[in-house]
Amino acid sequence: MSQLLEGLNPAQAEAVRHTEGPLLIMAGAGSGKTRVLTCRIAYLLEQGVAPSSILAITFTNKAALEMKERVNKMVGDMSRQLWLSTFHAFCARFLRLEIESLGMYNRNFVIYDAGDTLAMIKECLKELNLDDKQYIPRSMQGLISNAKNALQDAGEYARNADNFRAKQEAELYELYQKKLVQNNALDFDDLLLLAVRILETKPEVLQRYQMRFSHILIDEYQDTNRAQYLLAKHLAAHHRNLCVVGDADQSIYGWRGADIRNILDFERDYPETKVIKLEQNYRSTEVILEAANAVIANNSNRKPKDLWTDIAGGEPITCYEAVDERDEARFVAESIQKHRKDESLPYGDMAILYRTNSQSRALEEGLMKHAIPYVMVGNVKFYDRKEIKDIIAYLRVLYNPNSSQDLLRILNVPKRGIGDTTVSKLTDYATRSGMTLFEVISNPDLETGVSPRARKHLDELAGLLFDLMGRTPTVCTYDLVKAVMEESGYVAELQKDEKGEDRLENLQELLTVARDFAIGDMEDNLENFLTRVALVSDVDDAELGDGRVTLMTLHAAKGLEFPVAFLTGLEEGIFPHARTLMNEAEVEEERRICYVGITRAQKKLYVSHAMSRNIYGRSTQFPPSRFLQEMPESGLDHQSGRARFAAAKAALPPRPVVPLHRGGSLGLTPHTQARDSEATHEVWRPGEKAKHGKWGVGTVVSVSGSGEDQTLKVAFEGQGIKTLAVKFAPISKA
DNA sequence: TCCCCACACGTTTTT
DNA sequence: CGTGTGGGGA
Repeated sequence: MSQLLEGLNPAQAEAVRHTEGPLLIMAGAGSGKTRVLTCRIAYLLEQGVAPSSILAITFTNKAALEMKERVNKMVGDMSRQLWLSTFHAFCARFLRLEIESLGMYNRNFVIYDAGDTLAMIKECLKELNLDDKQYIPRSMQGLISNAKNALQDAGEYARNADNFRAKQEAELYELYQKKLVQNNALDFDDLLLLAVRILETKPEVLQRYQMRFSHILIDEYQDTNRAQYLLAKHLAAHHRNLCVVGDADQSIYGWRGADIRNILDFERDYPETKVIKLEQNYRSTEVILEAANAVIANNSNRKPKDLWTDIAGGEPITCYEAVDERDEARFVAESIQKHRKDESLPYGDMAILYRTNSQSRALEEGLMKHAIPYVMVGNVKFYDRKEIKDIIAYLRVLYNPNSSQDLLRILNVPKRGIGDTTVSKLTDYATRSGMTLFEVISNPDLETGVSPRARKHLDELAGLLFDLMGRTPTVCTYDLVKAVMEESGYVAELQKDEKGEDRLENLQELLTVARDFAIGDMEDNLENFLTRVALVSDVDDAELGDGRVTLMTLHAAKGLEFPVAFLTGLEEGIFPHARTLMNEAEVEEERRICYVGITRAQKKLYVSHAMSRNIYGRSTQFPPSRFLQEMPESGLDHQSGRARFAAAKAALPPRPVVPLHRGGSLGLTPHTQARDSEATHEVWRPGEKAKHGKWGVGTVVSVSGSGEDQTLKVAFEGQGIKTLAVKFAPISKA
């Protein structure tokens, strides 16, 4: 009898032992899912399955890494031969080996991220003379992404286009795709789409992989889209040992093409499926679980499931009615301090969750006022920073000179006298001749019409690139990245600029990433580095906990747990979000997001709503969220900020409430007020010190406007001059 | 090439 | 209110 099964509950043990045939594990929040998956992999290995025959897919790199580590602890180095990665990383690996069978790409393709492809879409719109007001680039990006996730190529999109607009969109899609191919580049969706296409059109490839992977595991199955669904289906078709794990109640990425039916209909796809439900929750108290169960029970399109726990009772859920978002933030901050003082709870054990990023501002200010250390996850992305993208662009050109998109980006970065005129001459020539941009710039004899001066600069650039390319196969990634930064003149340019400090630091950080990469289990070469950089987000290596309170959106919180969690902004129009209120299916997804939020809390949950909230500079009233009403009253402890507000208000002279003419565009017509609750404005003079909630103390440089509309220009040390409206900005005299 | 202003817009985003 | 963008001017 395997030791692996010790300590597992009967359902978990069964899920581990059931190794043959399709298996659906319906794993509720906190039911020990990761443990089951890792034990299952270890068990398979123990049963003699070769590690290279096991394919395990997760949705995040973080989950993949965690699972790798845990399996490694159980079985040792054998784990290194497992195919354990995200869908996208698996596809990238697969495509490096198999993409040339399509005859359209070579194996050294590069992967473009959302920013890269958005830029490309804008170019396409220009070339097609399409108005970017009517064909909004972001929407077009979403449209193409959705089409790809549904496995629709440009041709099929065109065939389905039955109106003018759809035909224009089809043309855009076609041009966009053409450009990707020319650049020998794939977008995220292509990784999945092309992998599926190869499996569907190359029987010999399909057979090889079908035979190879005898056991396939897929985590977070509720979030798979059509392409991912097909990928799993094709790969598993021979052995049929497909084990999927998921929780339909935690499906919150419907808007990204995730199809909840993939999990709901699994038994129909595989009639011999064994279904195992993991319903015992090891994370939260009974009070918290009852609230979660009660809320999710309001969704009609779901299979009934009830999480239970043997952690009876627990702290009641505190429901706070805040006056406004600042009051809410103050309440959260004070509660955090209380936990810290009374129970010596570390800051890292507490998290503040919200529906939309814009809510974070007030919360941050509240934390700062109380000197509470915090981390915000997923706001500014490391790999989205200009300087990082620039260096990556260099690296991608070295790896794949066909990537004109990248070459274009670095042509004059750092500035080297290659202006717009030169660039358009070069691209025109490339288009006319059918040559790649790289071929054009690296061939001085072509009649491109660029000035001799520019030509000289181009020769230097081409020389640099050839030189670096020559070294690429022999140097380690760290040295290559460093060489790019320095020899391109990039670092020198930043050093000249006194505002270049932060950027230089970020480049240093990129070097650290390159150095750490060499230590990892992938071979240290440019190909692997670029693939990794393209597919890894910085949420993955964000140090959570670590003595700081965590602030994040509910989406980012999925899969995490905290002893104490604050669920903020529970208002109709915020959460559920106003944009979903017209559509019952979308409200159900909001409810699942709420379910995810509630189940993050282990010991104590706070929920809060604000009676009034400043949105887009206007005070707006939203009623409490329906989700609050759906929580059982018996588990709630109500508190309110009204009393405090009334006391503050009594000190001020009364004034009438003046409704605005302009109605709400937010779906439920919130009532807006013209006046802020604090109408007494201080008189500011240049030279005075001002204290700001976010930027600290600064000096007033200039004052303009009068009364309510007075604005200040304030210089904050190290942060530049900010323009602030006295009426709204969180400032006071210091 | 940069800077300033007017104007529009404003969910979530594992890869 | 904030941010991003595009036009116009220096």
